[in-house]
Amino acid sequence: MSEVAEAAPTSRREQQKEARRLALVDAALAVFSRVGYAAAKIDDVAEEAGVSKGTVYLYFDSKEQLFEGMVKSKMSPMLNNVASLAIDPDQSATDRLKQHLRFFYTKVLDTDRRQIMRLIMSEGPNFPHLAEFYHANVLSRGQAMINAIIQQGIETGEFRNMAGHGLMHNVVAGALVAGIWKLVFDRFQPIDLDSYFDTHVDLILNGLCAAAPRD
Amino acid sequence: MSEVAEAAPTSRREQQKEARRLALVDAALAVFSRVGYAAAKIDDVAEEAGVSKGTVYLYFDSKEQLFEGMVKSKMSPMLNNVASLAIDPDQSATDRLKQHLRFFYTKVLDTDRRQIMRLIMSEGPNFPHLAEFYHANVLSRGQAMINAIIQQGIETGEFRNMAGHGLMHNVVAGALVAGIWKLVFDRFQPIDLDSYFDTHVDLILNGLCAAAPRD
DNA sequence: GTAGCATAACTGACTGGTCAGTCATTTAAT
DNA sequence: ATTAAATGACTGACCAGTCAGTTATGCTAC
Repeated sequence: MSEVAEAAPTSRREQQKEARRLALVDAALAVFSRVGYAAAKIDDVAEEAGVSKGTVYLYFDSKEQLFEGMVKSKMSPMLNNVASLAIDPDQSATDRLKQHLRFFYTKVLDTDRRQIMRLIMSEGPNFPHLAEFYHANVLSRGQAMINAIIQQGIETGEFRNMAGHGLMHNVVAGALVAGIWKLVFDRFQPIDLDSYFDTHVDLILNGLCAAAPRD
Repeated sequence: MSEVAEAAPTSRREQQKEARRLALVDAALAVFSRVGYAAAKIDDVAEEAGVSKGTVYLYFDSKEQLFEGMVKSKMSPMLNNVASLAIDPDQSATDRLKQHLRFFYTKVLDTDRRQIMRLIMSEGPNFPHLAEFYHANVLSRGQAMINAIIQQGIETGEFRNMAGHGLMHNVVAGALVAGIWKLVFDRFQPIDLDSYFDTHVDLILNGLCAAAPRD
């Protein structure tokens, strides 16, 4: 009845279980990315992970929980990385913004994680749980960081004071579009992320910057 | 043997056929938008259009062709509208850019058509035909127009000469993100398209404009 | 008009294949 | 020897696509 045993918290068995869980998560990402949630077959996930279908159900209760569990597993390392960016408070807002955007390009857009981004966009409306979770844990944090940088820039005089709605969205929009483009249209018209990044930063920083006499 | 008859090109019958085809296309958009391609049931499309399942197959050979036909049908009025924008060549590049972006916000983002945009992003990788068609017929035209405006702006001295890769994508990115946001996260954090549009235009025009002394 | 006929449009029960989820049995670890 | 992990054949629900049968439309002759 009582949960006495398990003196060793990381026995060989538990290590293997964890490894298998990760393998399943990787396989799930691969399969769901390839064909989307509805068309993905549990058998395919199992095969990709090198196990049988029954095993999948030892680790996840249902297809839906496999999907949600996969997204959450794949998100958590990103969250830790993001947190590590908040150091070094005495650099300019300009540099901090550049740094954050570069982080996003290299750690999300140029990785498997951009698939997560697309899956959230594709399947989000059918998985309100997940969309909400993603919004609460990823987007709102990212927004807070970008908004803080913009605020800092306004206070230091680097940026002009744009009170408007949706500024933060517009600042990062170029990056999201790059990610989507890579996944959907790159085969017809490829883009180079590095130089795209330069354009993005140039355009946005110039757009934000104070003392730009227009007209 | 010969195809002599059909003197009246728009008989009552043909009109009704066309009306039914449109009803099916509307129903298909509604159902595919709601649940995505794979999870959509032909029976649901039929019910939404007020016909039986068999009838759907009198108008479209397969689910896939229904989907592609729907996307193409829904795109064509937009293409005509876009073409109508190319008039009035002696306004400033700034005004033309504003006008084009406003067009996109009001005629695409704030309409059913944004669903098409999302479906292309979600299902595009599984329908290479469709993604290519969309790229060739919608995106490349849109790009050409925006690029022409930017070029004009550079020549007139309104905009600085940003040679970088992906400038056009970055200019319109804010609008795409607004559309995606509305469809996926608006319920958790709503955005107001009008003031979002103002911010977008302000940021981008300032970013493009010449004589902005940064650093 | 309208009766009769030909053809087009539509219907929905049915089929065959697919796949999420189960569980009795087998295999591996301790 | 005992317990945990893994298997894969099986089931039941679901659904794209079919087709024999039904209904509506238009046409011709009267």
